[in-house]
Amino acid sequence: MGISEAMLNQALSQSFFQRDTVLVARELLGKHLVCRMPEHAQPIVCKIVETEAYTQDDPACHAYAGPKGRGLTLYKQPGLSYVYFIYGMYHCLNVVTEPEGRAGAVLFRALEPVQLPAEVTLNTKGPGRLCKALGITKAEHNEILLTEETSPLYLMEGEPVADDEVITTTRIGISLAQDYPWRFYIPGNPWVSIKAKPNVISAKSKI
DNA sequence: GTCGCGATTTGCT
DNA sequence: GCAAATCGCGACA
Repeated sequence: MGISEAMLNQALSQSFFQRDTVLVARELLGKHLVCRMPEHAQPIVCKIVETEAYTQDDPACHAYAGPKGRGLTLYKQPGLSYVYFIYGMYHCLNVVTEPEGRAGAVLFRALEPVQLPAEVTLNTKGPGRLCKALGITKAEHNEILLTEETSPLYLMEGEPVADDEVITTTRIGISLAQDYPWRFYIPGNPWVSIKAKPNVISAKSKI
């Protein structure tokens, strides 16, 4: 089962992102990320299997200090990408949420490749690895609209994920606001990053 | 399997 | 100057 052209031409609208950040993070699970890479004729399609939410009032959020510096991007229009460079070697991909003027973002932590060119393999398990695999950089992919099919990177509908099929835990790799239950993932999916032992807040799924 | 550590740049103090 | 929304590797169990 491939991804049809009709599906590829239906990017998620700005209104999807112009909502509560935690809700958007949860609802992005199962959605598809489309990536047009210069070296491949066919677009690469990946399913989102793990996300984290970051909000304006969240000490761990880059926008916590206010609309200045790199956090300024998070106050801009919903649906915009936010790519930052970390640990001297990795990029992380986010999408801006909430109405313009209020900050919020969802970090993409893991993807499952669902449509790849032949003989291509990607390691999209982890926020740094997925950016490396898809060639996402701050220079080329920061502050681009993920709501436009013409973008090198955009979001579209995917496979619905029921509320009771989602695991909620604390976030990975941060020292501030460690107790916020704002990480979401699809249980049992082999592409979910494991690392550390997050505090599982809810796991209604029948594994 | 888990644990600890170092790499290497950016941006804010 | 230093901590960071990470990862790969080697040691050990």
